[in-house]
Amino acid sequence: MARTPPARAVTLSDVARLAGVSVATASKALNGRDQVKDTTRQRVVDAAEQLSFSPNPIARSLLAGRTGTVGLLTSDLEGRFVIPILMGAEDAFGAGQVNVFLCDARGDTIREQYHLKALLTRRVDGLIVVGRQTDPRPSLGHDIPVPVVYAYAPSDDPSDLSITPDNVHAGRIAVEHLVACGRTRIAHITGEHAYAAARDRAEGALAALKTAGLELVGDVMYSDWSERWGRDAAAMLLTRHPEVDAVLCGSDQIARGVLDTARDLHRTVPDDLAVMGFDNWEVLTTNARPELTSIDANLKHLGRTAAQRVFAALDSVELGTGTEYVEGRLVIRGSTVPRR
Amino acid sequence: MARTPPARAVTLSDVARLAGVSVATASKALNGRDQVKDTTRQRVVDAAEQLSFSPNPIARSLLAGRTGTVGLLTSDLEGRFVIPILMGAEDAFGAGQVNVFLCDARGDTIREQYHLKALLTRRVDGLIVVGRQTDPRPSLGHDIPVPVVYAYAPSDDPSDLSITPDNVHAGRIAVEHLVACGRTRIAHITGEHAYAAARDRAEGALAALKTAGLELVGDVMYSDWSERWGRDAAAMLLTRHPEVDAVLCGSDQIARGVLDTARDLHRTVPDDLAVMGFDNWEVLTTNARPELTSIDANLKHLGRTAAQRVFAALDSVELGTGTEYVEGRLVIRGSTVPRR
DNA sequence: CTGTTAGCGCCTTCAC
DNA sequence: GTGAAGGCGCTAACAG
Repeated sequence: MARTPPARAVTLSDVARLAGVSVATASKALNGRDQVKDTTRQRVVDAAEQLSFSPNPIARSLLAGRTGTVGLLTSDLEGRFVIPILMGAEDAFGAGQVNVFLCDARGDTIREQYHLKALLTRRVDGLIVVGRQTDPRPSLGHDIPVPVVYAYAPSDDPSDLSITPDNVHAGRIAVEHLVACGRTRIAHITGEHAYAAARDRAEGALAALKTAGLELVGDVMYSDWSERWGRDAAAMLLTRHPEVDAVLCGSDQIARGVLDTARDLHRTVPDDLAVMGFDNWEVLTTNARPELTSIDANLKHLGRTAAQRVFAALDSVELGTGTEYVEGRLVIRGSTVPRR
Repeated sequence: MARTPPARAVTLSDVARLAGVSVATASKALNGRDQVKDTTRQRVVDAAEQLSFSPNPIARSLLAGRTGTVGLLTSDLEGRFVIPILMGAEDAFGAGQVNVFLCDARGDTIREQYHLKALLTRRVDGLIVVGRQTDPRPSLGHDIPVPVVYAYAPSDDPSDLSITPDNVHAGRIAVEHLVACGRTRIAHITGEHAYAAARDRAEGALAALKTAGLELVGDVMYSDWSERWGRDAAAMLLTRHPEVDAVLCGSDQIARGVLDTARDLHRTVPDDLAVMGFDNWEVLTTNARPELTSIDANLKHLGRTAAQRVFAALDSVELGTGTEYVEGRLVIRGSTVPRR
């Protein structure tokens, strides 16, 4: 806090002058090149310290052709799935001296192209494309001169690298948990059939039921991802199939709706009826009555993984291809297991 | 899709060569300098088109000292207030050829300093600092060589420029709405007293009540921002003050809790009891029974405004000082006005 | 009007 | 070991 920094940014030649050497020597000294006498190096380092010099990355990248930046191209910042992924990625890159350009295409292909072009013009070293659904999305193609990783929404081109949640696995461990709790008459209320997430979770759930020698009560009930649908569907279900002892819900929102209806119909949760959701959206799960068991998709981890793949590819490690699946984890709360 | 782009990025000299002119002339032609013959300019433009040339912003900013980037320094990406602000800012900048570096300090001062330094090293042209509460936060100080705007959380230094929601106004229009609905026995259940947002909204609410010649039923009930508190507080309130005909809640979450308890106690909303919240968090408001009236803080607009201030300051317009307040707007739904 | 020269800040040969 | 020179891609100032 002693001195106010100079208006003009301090450059390498300022350091060199103060240390009484040439810029070339100063550069070598600061970059750890081993053709410089130790005492000289120390003089340069001290000078740099004193002027609180930090090399201009602009100049550096002009020469190196690398910018130390990556683009994060999201299709949608509204959705709650993108944010944790973004956090994970930002976190992973931040540790590695890489900074992240954020671009939000707001679900618009035109805007996506526009941002893509802007990012490439800025010479980002890599790209993460984050979608809002787990359904495959159009590939950006292969004439992009930097590594690209697709997160959450996989690319429809298998020669791209994509990282996406393993929803089949998620559905399976959900049912396994309910079965482990002693439930045998399990129903499934979920979101839009148009979403791969809904279909995949249902697939996993049905597979786990089969393994356990059980059958789903009624059909999988698809509609939308809302509390409202949860309420309505539960009313239908509990009227037609009062024997149900567990409802697996396609999202925490749906589960909240089911809990409301269960309460209206005087079914006690979890003793009489177990309820669980997906996504582990804490605002919804921890404030529910009782608190809601859910499957967390580990999205932060997904974002971090995507970042690491890009990061590795920067050091010319070959970027893989195909789709990598991230498994979710079970978070048990009072809606499936009685709490004391 | 005819030709694959060259591995090496095309440079201005490629264009110049193709057009048969010098780089300098090519530069002038493409930048609209008026010392170029029209036919020459056309030749250059055509050549650029043909090679799909886009100038290297790295080189350009090395020369200009401006990078066309700004830093978005958030204290927290978890919170639901930061995201809309971020969207607004990204949107406003995107239109102006400016790209945004996203840095998340995750509530940690050390990390904030680290990111700040990284952003300045990258020579961002401006900075937006987004906080997670409306309480004043420590200023980053004045030895930052670029314009800084504080969004949501204002700076504690009045000579900085801050943009923050007008929560007093929000509290006022909320009560005015309830009064306009014919309510006279209004209570207020809100979040932590430690939050300026809670105190400011209460202040505005009390002022509006006074103007209307009314008094609050009971005291302002402060605790935390959760549904759970909404449920518990409503139970207390409706037992001790059954005459209450409206509950103003400090957040949509609290309001959801109040709605639940009202239902448990067989109070009909809105006929018997009006309920409203703040924040207009759509997942909560539009799925409530009935849908929840709320005050929207216009955070996207806040973000956009912050971006515009920075943007203006880039063109050497003097950055203002002090705190600018953004007013919220009333969003009426079925929890205060009967729907037919 | 157009081309030559110089330089933004840095790093890497290549002489000395 | 060290320094001088050249160049990354671009633009501004000057000559022609």
